[in-house]
Amino acid sequence: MKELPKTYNPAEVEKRIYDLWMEGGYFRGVIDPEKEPFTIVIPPPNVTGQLHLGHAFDETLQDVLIRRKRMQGYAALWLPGTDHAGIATQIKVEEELRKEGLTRYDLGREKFLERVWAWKEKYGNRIVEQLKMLGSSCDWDRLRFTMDEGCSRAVREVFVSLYEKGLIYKGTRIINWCPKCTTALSDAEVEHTERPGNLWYVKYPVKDSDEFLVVATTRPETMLGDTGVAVHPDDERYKHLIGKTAILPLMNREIPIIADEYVDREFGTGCVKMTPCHDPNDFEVGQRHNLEQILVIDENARIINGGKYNGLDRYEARKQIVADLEALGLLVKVEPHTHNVGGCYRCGTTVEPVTSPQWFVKMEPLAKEALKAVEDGRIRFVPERFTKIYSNWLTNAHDWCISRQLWWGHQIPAWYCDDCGHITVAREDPDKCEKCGSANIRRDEDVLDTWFSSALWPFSTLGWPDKTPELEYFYPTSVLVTGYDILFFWVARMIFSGLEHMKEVPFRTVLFHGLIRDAQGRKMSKSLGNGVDPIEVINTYGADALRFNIVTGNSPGNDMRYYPERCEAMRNFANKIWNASRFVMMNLTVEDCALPETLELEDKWILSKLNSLIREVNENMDKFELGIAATKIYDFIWDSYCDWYIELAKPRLNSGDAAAKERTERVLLYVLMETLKLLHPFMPFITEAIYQALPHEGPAIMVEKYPEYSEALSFPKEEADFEIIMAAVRAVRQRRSEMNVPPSKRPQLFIVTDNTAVFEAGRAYLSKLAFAGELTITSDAAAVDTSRCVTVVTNDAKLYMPLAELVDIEKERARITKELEKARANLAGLIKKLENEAFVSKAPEAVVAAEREKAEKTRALIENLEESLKMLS
RNA sequence: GGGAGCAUAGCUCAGCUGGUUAGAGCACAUGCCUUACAAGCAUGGGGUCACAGGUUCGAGCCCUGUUGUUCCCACCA
Repeated sequence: MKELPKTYNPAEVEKRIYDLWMEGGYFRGVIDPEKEPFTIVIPPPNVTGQLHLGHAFDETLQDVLIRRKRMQGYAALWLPGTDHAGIATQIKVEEELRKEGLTRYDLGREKFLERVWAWKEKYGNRIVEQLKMLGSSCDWDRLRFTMDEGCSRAVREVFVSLYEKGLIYKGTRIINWCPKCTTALSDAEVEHTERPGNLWYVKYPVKDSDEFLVVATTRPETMLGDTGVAVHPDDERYKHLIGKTAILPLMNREIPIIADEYVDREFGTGCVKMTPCHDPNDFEVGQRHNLEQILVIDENARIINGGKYNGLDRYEARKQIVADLEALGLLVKVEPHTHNVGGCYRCGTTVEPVTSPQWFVKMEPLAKEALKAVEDGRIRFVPERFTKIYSNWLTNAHDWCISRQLWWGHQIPAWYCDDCGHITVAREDPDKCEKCGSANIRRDEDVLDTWFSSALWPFSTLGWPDKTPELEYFYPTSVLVTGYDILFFWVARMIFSGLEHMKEVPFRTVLFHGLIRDAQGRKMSKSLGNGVDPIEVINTYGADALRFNIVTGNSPGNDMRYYPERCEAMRNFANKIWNASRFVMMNLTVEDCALPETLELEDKWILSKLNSLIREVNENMDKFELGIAATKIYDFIWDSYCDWYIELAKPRLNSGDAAAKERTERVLLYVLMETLKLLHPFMPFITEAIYQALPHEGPAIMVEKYPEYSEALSFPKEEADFEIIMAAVRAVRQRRSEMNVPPSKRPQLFIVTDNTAVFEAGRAYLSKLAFAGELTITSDAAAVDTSRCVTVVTNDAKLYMPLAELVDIEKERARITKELEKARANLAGLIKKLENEAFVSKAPEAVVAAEREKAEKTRALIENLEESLKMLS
């Protein structure tokens, strides 16, 4: 027997246990034709990142799923990796450079990239080590990185093949530009926030006329790039001006007055200034009407092509332009106006819509397939409501801008010919133009959107574009677990990428979880300083407590708040298990986990409860209801096993009957062992630590067989019988508590019941748990002198305790009368229900039967109460 | 402008296909160091399931509307 410390110390256990798993090689996903594969690819955390609670959420759910499947005999593979996180990483390294007074341009591309790789080597492992502290059972031998050789090859292949199919093209379009990160962004990378602003009304004179057009604008500085004014074709106010020319103030440029249906007559003045280079709508209108394009804001958000305003920052220019217009008497009025402003999702800087030559993925054909896969159920979203959000987004998605003006990332495999202008896109680096053969070619400087490589993650990590055995066996993956916040960024793009390149969905099910917020419900963020470091939580409460906290107390897809108190409660739960196990070990003489041949009533009760638990947990987990499953295990361990079964075991262990003691040990051990296995996916460390200290056959609990429901261990009759004893115990305790009788006082207990057999079977427990002295069980009420007794009544028995000094007969009578009234009212309700023809004929049989049984029990209770009342008088 | 989520005990949340008297943790009250655990045990108090209608034998759950709240999407300048 091993001596365990009195409280569970996770810090001491976790490292040792994780090493044990690693040494055993249990995390390895091994191809086995005899087994069914179960695959999860990790949502790759940023290499530069540190573990936060969001990751902890993600990884815990995945670990729970994969550990259970592994135990169930699947060839389980959880494939880990990290993401190069283009902008985020580049910003970090640039910040570091800035401290040295340098910019990336000082270093040049090559040196800068060396620097980023060095950074990656230094910090990239940190997050991996943190994942291990959580207990993640990833196959670390297969650790991947979105910029490793294989993934890069996949990216190259995808780019070239999409280009060849015409699904990638280069074009000059309006894109979102971040002036701080100096790169283009995709639509998904822009976060819109509503901000107060103004609507400025500006007079544009009509050429050769005294008339004016008044335009309304939220961004006056863009007028420098105006190349037209648009009105609605049917707008009577302006019909006569269509085709004429306006004079653009400040720039004194002649611009056409055009008619386009896009204009809303109700908004503003019904006249819209057209800035094709800095507004997506104007761009489109401009294309229809062949308007000139003048770029007036540069990559740093300074004015160009704007005369005297050149070089000014966009907001400074706005101020001056408004002032100048006012001075010229061209500013009609200013109205407050709230509108949506787009910000860069990395740095928050207000993005500038600008026309720019960029690379795009043509979305329509890809989106069509991706929509179908979810609509026809080849991919299932949990919870289902995300299906709608997904469909909505994909249906309206514009082409995906994939080029980024960064250095850290996959450089675009396109070469421009200086001689003929042809673009060569190739799998191998070319040395000449594929069209004219000129050697005067330059590679595109830009890199791809980070999400372009993550989109390939489910197959690039398995070896694609090679036809590897891994790809063959483990693809499609089984479940993808991720936060709903990256549905568009990642999930949708993986789906269309998988369908396009693998001709098969990347995963069968997507399990979405919510965000973890702080105790006030706010998003955790650096600027608020309200972030919680999971590593600190692990150090304080243990990884198992954190995991259990995360899995319980929330439902799929919903956000949850983080409370240290909850972790504490879960730490207490771990301690409870620890101590229950200590108790079992202290009494243990047997060396295997086999059940005894003879089972007592209470043994059958706990085994039957366990069996139901196993069935329910498996059902819940199959439906991804992890929180419900975990809560049920919690309740079973704490209530059924600890508070009842262990207490019941004590008298048997101490009875002096060696055979009885051994039988008890066996049931204690068996139930504990099965429960630990059930719990293992949720609390891997403590369950493994205890397993290793108990008699066991396998090398580790993590490779034990996950419990399954067994008909042979279902004892509904005994379960119900034992509940009768429990009800009696509870009733006695309740009465004693009401009367403040200390546990040391052990009065006689008389039990009058028709069910003497059951009570006889529970004799020992009634004494112990109901603090009874001498115990008399009889079916003959007359045999008991109840005159000076406290009365306790249950459905199945009347119990009497001679506590004369505490008894006030009048009070007793009043109390029982009250109980009686309550029971009668109850019964009346039930009878009414049962006499309702509609209920009896329409409700399911089982429900009606349950109501009947309940009525029977209430009748019995009433009878018992009435008899007790009679005996008191 | 469109869409979604949430509203249940003092607090944070569960409540799976509608079926007893709606649960848990924390907090609270009372009594216990009962030889696994005071990070514990026993017992208890505490809920108009946001509001108003409807469907149903039966509604916290389904439908309609209202209010409050959070979020997502969207090119009205």
